[in-house]
Amino acid sequence: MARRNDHSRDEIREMALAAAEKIISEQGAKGLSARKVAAAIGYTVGTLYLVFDNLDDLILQINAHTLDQLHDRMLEEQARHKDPMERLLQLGHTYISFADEEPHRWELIFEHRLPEGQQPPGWFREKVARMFNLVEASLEPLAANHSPQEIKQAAAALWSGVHGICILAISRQLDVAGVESVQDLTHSLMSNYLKGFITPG
Amino acid sequence: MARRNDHSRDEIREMALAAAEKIISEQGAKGLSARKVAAAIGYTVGTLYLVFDNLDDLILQINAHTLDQLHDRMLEEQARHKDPMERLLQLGHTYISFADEEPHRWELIFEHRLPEGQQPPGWFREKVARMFNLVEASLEPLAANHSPQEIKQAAAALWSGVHGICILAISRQLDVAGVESVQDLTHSLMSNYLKGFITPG
DNA sequence: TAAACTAAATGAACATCGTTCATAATACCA
DNA sequence: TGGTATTATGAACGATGTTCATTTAGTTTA
Repeated sequence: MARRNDHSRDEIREMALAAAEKIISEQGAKGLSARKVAAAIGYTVGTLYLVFDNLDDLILQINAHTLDQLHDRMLEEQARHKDPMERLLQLGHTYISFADEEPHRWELIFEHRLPEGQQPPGWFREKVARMFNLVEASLEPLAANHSPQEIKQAAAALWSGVHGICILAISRQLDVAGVESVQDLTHSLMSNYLKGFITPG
Repeated sequence: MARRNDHSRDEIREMALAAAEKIISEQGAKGLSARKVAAAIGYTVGTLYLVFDNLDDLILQINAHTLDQLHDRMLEEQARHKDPMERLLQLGHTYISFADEEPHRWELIFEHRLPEGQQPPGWFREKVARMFNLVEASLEPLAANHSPQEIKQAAAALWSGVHGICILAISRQLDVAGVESVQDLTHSLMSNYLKGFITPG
């Protein structure tokens, strides 16, 4: 069987991405294989390589999609709050919630390593930057007395902090620290940092 | 060739761990394979399985060794400072420095995932807990007005934060945030959080 | 010393992996 | 209807983790 013309290249691409995301969600990165994805969409391995450069490329595109979803969700939640401080805290909670709901897909974004020396493409880095800018923009109205440079650093610190909580929570390493509520911990991190950052002196 | 008696089981174990650590340091987790380790110590694959349950077991023992080294280094640096605040900040910087010097081995500790449902053994979790306790103990003299529970949470927040900076720095994702000095960022995170945490009201 | 026993190390075997590409099969066009 | 262009295949390659019957050599016994 060849030359079926059942689906366009783009359709196959979408089907493969959807199937791969399902596998990742359910079994994690280790469960993914080219043959499994191919079987799930009713094609063979070779076909996948007509649509993706290789598995790294496939994973990069899954990650792009996940980043888009996370960003959309953050925007939605942002619209729900007017108070600047609440908006910022909400960003952290949304980040945590998303990671909690989709641990495998969220992990894949930061776990996946390209071959030695290879960098993620520009469009991918922009998606990460776009998310970071959301934090920066939310922080601005709270830190009128700080320089743009200081605000950038504070935003980076906040993002890093929340990110670290996510990682340790997912790998269940916060258990040993006696943490019972990840959301409480996130709130503590952000509010105390902001208190210290905003308070003069 | 069989029954050489060149080395004891323990010697083979140590040789294999050393060889595996070298591979990890140089090529990262992806570069590791049972056959490579075996070849490096002059034995064959089968022999490795007389000494380790499987590759997960090997990696777990590498991680244990890395955690020991990190803990030792933290203790050393702790002894260098008397001022409580300086001691705490030093812990963060040591954590970052170690991750910077041994990125692949440091990453492996938190990247490595056991098969679905399987937990790391107790002795491993204790090594993580021991490191966390160092943070908690250093924080205590600075937070006399807080409950033990609050101190525990603050220690978890600080550790998570520094950990997040490490991860994002290693995966070069802080570049998009315009961070030029990781150590400065760490200092900002810790000192501002502590300021907010300690300051009454 | 020779034979028997025991422990150590091997390496072929199996299933799976990512990736490639000559080949086959179909759709399209003249 | 015949020829051409495109699409999908699946066998093949080298590498992976893991197992285990077999071989080898040290140790003990007769």
